Amino acid sequence: MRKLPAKLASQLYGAAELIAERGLDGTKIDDIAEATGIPKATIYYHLDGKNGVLAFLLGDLLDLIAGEVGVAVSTEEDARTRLEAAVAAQLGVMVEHPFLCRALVGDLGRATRLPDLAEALRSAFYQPIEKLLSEGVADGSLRQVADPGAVAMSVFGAITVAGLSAAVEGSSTEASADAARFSAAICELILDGLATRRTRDDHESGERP
Amino acid sequence: MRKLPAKLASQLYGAAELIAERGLDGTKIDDIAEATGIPKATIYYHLDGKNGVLAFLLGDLLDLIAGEVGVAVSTEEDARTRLEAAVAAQLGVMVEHPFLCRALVGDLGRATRLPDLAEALRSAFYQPIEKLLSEGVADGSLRQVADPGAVAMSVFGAITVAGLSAAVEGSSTEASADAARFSAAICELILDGLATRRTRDDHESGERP
Amino acid sequence: MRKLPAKLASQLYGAAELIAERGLDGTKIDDIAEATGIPKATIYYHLDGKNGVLAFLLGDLLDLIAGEVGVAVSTEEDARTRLEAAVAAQLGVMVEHPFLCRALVGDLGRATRLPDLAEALRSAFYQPIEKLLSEGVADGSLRQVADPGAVAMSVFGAITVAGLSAAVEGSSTEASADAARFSAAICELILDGLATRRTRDDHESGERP
Amino acid sequence: MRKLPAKLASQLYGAAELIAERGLDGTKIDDIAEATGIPKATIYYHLDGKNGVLAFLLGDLLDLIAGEVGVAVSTEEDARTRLEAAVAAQLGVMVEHPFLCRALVGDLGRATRLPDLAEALRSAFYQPIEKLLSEGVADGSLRQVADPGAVAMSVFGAITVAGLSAAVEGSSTEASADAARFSAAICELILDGLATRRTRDDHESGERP
DNA sequence: CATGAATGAGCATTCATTCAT
DNA sequence: CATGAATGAATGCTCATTCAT
Repeated sequence: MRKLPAKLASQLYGAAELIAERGLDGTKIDDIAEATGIPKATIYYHLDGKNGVLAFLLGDLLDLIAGEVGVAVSTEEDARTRLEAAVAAQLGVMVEHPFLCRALVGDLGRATRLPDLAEALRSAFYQPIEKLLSEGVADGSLRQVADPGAVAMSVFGAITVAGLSAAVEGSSTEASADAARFSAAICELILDGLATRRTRDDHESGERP
Repeated sequence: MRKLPAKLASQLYGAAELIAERGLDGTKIDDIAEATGIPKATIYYHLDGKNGVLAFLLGDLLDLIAGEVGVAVSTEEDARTRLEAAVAAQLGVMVEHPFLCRALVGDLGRATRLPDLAEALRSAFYQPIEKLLSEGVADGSLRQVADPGAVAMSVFGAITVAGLSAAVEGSSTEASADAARFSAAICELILDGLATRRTRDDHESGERP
Repeated sequence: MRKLPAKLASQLYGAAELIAERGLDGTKIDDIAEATGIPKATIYYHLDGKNGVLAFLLGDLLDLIAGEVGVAVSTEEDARTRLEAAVAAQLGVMVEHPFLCRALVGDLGRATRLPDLAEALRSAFYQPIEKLLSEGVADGSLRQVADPGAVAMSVFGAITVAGLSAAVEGSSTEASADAARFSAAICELILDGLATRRTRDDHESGERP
Repeated sequence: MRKLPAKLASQLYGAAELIAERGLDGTKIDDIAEATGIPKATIYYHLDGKNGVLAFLLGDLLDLIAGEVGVAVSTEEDARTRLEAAVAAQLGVMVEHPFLCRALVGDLGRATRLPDLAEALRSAFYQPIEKLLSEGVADGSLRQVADPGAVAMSVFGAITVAGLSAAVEGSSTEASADAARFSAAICELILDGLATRRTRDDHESGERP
């Protein structure tokens, strides 16, 4: 379980698609070995078994997301703007690594059972959002909501599922465009909502002019 | 693959928790047999192997959701109101069948690979939302958005992930209260958005000089 | 294990081809049920399991052979002539029931392990030949050989293998012609031998003048 | 399906008796593993399942026979003499490997269904004989017969069945003596025939008035 | 360090057979 | 009598993992 050589690491990504398609349980170590060109025993030498492969791949992805999102979140802007940036960042990474994302979600059940991963997952995806929501309330850029936890979870869901969908269907050539489009759609949803404005304020009276 | 007797069907639900906790791959047929009291060979006589068990359980759940949501969506109200009802309906079912839901999501990757299920999933979860969004635009109760498909996917994500979270954590004794709380939070999010109203209006004008 | 109705018996022959092709072990009771149209449980009601099916089919074949050969052997002719008749009789039955024959031989190993069958086999195929050989010596129509047992076994082999080959390849439309041709060939071989006559007499002295 | 190490190969022969006695279907992989001392999984690592074991064992036997017969057939003698040598060679191998032979014949049906084996069987057993018969006609040492194919098949049957019988019953201590005795008996049969000479000559003229 | 070879432990699936109706 | 339904018992095969070189 030492730090694996860069070359192997890069080869290992060849397994992501396999795992995305078949799930980790449906992917045999032999398959991974064949797909990556790394001899089975060598994988064992460097990584801790099959779970190790998943952990490596996902750990990497999570680091990436955590990093990008972390940057997006650490600016001086107000929370709302940073939330937009965070959404864009997360989607950007997901769209750029579609196989890893699908592997992550496909084996989310298992991932949840790997303790380290569960925590990393939480801190990469969920916590930044939760934090932004509360900061937004503080700096006045976001509304106070009745149940912040539930809302944060929903926002997380909106981003993740949309990102996943983009990852599954997205043409790899237009990754960044896809990400931008989805990002805009999500921000529109979670910031402005779907209700027609006046109607919402006074459901009976009428639209804005 | 005949229609299994009601008694067996009910026994089979005893396997949902198992699958939810360990995933389908982590659940041995023997475990299922033991947990349900149905002899292994009898499971095979009625269902098509392990996948068959999952397919049966989830098929059932999806039918349930499709039904409840279908009812919620078929009223005479405006689309926005029906959307609220649909959210509540979906969350209601999810919270009431936490194990099935977790099993569904935990093995979502695999479920996706079972063709029938993939379609049922789509039509139970995603399509009603998509339809409501466009009907809302038509009846003026919901805003027109730039990318309806992406938004529908996000809404779907918001509901599902929140529902799942509720299903995982929710105390089974307060199921309906949980569902109501989550339902309200999600509706608040997807209808009104998170942006502070004034702030949002000013947002373009006032910020970065 | 009662005497099964004629109708079932005749249906049961539909299984012979199956068994011939796949062997008894390779043939599932369900296959037999499907091929014959007899419900699985009904087979069990009338016959004693899978072995029972084989026993029934082969028992029948063996009776047939024993009968035909018995008739051929019981004439007033000299032993040599009766041997020819026996060969023809055995081949005739084999060629007329190719599937049963192949089933018999294909599962000869197993058949040998069914005690009754082994004896029936021996008395249908081998013993008549052995008897004829010794009678031939007595009535002067056949030569005395050094090792009668070994010779009888060889004759049995010659007939059986040739018959089997005929059964496998033979066009079902020309069954009797095939049988006659093979019968003639075998008789030519076992009666006259292959050696050129003169040459044999004086193998040392020189080839044909 | 790699080339298995000599040690394993030799151990594997320990399975021949098992298979001879019970048939391949009646022999569990575990039995083979226990009898040979080779772990089950190791058998699978080197061979292609149960059929692979049979194929290996029989392939070996057939090579052996093909080799010995090949040598016997390749001398400068006339065809009749070489036929005698071939018979002796084939019987010699069969008697020396009684278990393999019984396994071969017991699972002949199955063997026939393994394509490679079927061909090897044909070329080891049948073809040399067929060839000798035609060469014998050419060099004058064997008679021309009406149906050479049928005769070759019968000769093949005579040798094989007798050999099998010898293999089954033969005391392993007198293997070569047995082989010689059977060999002589078979040659006597197939070369000189069973008909009494004079009688045969008279047969046409004198019999049934 | 890297890896080909070997294997222990596991398990889904099959199928002959039984039995209640 | 006949049979659809149910199941106990058996087993072939897989695969993650180890280890000697």
